[in-house]
Amino acid sequence: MEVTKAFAALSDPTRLAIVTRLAERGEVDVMDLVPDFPISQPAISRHVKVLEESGWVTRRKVGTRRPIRLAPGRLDEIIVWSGRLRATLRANYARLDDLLAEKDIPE
Amino acid sequence: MEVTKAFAALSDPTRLAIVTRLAERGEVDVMDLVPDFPISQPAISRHVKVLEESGWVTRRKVGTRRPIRLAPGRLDEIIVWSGRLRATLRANYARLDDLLAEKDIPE
DNA sequence: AATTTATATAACGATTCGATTATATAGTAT
DNA sequence: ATACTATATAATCGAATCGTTATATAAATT
Repeated sequence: MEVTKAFAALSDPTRLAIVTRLAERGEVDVMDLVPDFPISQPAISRHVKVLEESGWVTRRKVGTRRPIRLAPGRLDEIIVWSGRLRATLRANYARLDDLLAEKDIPE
Repeated sequence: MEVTKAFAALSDPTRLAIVTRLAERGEVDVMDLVPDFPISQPAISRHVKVLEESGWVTRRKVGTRRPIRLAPGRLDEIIVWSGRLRATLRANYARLDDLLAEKDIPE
């Protein structure tokens, strides 16, 4: 399954924060992120690489800087996935209620 | 950040599949899952525990069986999070386009 | 050419993860 | 009481993750 990789990339607070910041600011250099996190520059670079490899982020080259921005495909994927799951859940909700009414026993 | 835990729980293909199946079937016993995955019963039990601890799943007690079902809160959380992120992204999209038009240099 | 700046990579260690097998527990049925 | 069924827990192990410091690279500046 492919969406698991999108989720795995967001399972780290630093990476989630980077994604959030990119949505807010559009584009940032990797070094701009460093002072805002309590970890080293190589650690930030590694997180950015994970985000890039998982399809969350694209990188450009501008002189010696490497500005990154969100690639929207992953977000769309999650929105579609979660929307479908909720639709499925709702479609089966009445049936589930029947089951529970019939045999629910509290722990 | 709290949503990272919801994502972490779905970063494993087995757990994602369990969540999907729960949306489809409403409620299943832990042992019903076992034959459908190429891993052992204890491994399934562990995954279910992770899903429970991360708030994706609730468990009942019916005799010796432990039927589980989705707790919808986590899904709602992801839908809200992703919707907000997309809104933020769109709000900043025009500004991002300006930036790129001005200084975009392909790698 | 030498230095500085921005970033990436390498080597390492601690921790976490996901799997296994073996065993425990708690209901149910005999 | 005994045995069977459904599930959980424990011990262990190898792989992956996340951090660090040290070093490499590549473009910009002097």
